[in-house]
Amino acid sequence: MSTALNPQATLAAPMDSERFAAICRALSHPARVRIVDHLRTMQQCICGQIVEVLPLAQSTVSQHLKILKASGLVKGTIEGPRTCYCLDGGVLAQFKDMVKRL
Amino acid sequence: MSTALNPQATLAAPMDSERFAAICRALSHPARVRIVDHLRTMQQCICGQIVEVLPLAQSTVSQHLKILKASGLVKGTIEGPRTCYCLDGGVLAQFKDMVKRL
DNA sequence: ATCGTTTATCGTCGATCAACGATTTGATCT
DNA sequence: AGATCAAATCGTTGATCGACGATAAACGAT
Repeated sequence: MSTALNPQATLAAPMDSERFAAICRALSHPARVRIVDHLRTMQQCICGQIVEVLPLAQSTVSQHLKILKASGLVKGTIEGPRTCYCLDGGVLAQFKDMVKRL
Repeated sequence: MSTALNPQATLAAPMDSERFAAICRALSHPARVRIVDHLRTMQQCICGQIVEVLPLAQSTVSQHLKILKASGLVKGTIEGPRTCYCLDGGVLAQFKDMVKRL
């Protein structure tokens, strides 16, 4: 089997259903989708800005951010008293790639 | 609207986070991802064939199929005593499109 | 009409989720 | 040190999920 000749069937690692499902799970809540969307258009932002935009308590938003961070889609860097969140382009690209294969 | 000229920015409907999340939710379980994957490679198949492939009880697989059907990703047509399942290309395409925009 | 096959539904149970208010942690600024 | 602000964590509550066995429903075949 010439693996090189049939990119379609080969490299394409038999999609890790666990990982894919985990990312989908992170995106399985409207609030989290909106957060990702917001992060995409804003480039980056802090928790408080998201709280302003969503009809949810600060603690709830923080929870959602934690879930997104755990999935790898979002990463947060501490900046003084606040945390700056942004999308992880690499993980997002991975996800898009997996979806393409669906 | 020159949607063709600027696909990047397309106001293209401010992605319905509810709908997108709903589809992600359907894909948020490894078993369901595997079912979709199986359906993709098999083109179509019946519940029993999926049960053979997954380490789950028939009732559980049926439940997962019901969830996938509810999301629109999968459609099932009754064929005598059995039901033939297959992916809904349209919904799948919609989903891929939404992901592209992420 | 009864049997066998295939799928859907029911009922249950433990586990996880979503949301909130309250509290704690961490860092900056007086 | 003390005050202040942002963010994370805790603890609780009701709701939903995931899995299963058991049962029902639908259909074709004998």
